Amino acid sequence: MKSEITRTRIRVAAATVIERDGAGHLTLAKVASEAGMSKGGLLYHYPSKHALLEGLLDHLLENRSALLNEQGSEDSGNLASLLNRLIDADFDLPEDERIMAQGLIAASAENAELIGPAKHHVEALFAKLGASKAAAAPARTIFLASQGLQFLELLGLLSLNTAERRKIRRHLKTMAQELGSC
Amino acid sequence: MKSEITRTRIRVAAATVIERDGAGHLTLAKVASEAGMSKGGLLYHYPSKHALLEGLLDHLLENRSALLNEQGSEDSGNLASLLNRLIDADFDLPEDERIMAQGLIAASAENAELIGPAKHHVEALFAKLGASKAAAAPARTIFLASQGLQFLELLGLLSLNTAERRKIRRHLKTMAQELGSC
DNA sequence: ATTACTATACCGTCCAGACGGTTTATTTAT
DNA sequence: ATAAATAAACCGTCTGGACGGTATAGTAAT
Repeated sequence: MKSEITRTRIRVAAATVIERDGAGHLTLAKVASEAGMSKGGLLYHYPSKHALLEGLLDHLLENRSALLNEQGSEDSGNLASLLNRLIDADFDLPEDERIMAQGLIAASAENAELIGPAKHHVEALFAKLGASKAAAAPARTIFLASQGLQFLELLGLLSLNTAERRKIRRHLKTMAQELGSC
Repeated sequence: MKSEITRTRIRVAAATVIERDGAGHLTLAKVASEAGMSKGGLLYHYPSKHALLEGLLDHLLENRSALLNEQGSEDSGNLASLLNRLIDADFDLPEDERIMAQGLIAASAENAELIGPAKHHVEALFAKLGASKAAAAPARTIFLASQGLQFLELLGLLSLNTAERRKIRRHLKTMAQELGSC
């Protein structure tokens, strides 16, 4: 029953290696060492590198899907509330998960088909945001901006201080609110 | 003087390999073969893999910077026109360059310091968009949305048909215009 | 004579995965 | 309660292959 704890440790270790050394330098030996474990032990839990990356992405997607489907039951069909949850999900990502998002890059570098599930998730989301014809473009824009910031930060192309970050977050939330009221 | 033509051929070949096999499977042998050239010939032009990636990014950045600094001389200080050019640069990227943008992923996977120049470019741009305090957040949002779409497409997380793509582009341009008039 | 290559062979390193063992719970039998 | 059996968790080593980079010798055009 200790397995899931250990697997989490392994995923965090993998993310740490990716962040430190780059997605192209992710090796099982490094992950094992970072997790304080032998390579054999690592392979016991994730029988291949492919499986490890799959595990990383599954975990990421699970968390995100959970955040989206958690409905306060009242306003769950509401577009504004969906956008709100999306923005929060992006901006409030805990440090561990944020680092782990680098797994996306690693997965994309390693094997394009690994991101299939994530693609499905994104496209479903995008479709949902386009459901209301009038609000489609602005809703999608808000989503894209939020994602854009995450990607720029992820790739190390932009680093903002908390104040600037908050300003953008506020603005996105305001836009979402205004959308709901029209 | 044939060198630059050949180097372009090599860069396109590298981008093709990245798109086909993933950034993590970019090897010098594959690039040479894709470019219809021997490995020795490739290394004659780019003496290392690092240099090749550097060349890819340099080329990308060069094009982007050119697009941004081309001022119609009249309205070049204008925020709306800057955003317009940014959006056009993102959406009108020719197929070659679009594929080549995958080099960003490869570079990030290979060596984080490779993206230093790109980071500088993005941050300078971001600062410029924040110059006018009142319009900072909306201007940055437009930029982020445009970038967000490019990244989602780049990673294969989203594929839009031209109509949907155009709708978003229109909306971003409208937002930029409205910004200019207030 | 220099530039721009081709072709081939080679070296050192790195790495994924396989394998065989060992220790640590957990369960079952007595 | 205790011993035996079993399964889960983990260790360390080995191997085969891939890859980056170097070296060498030669060709062709300018």
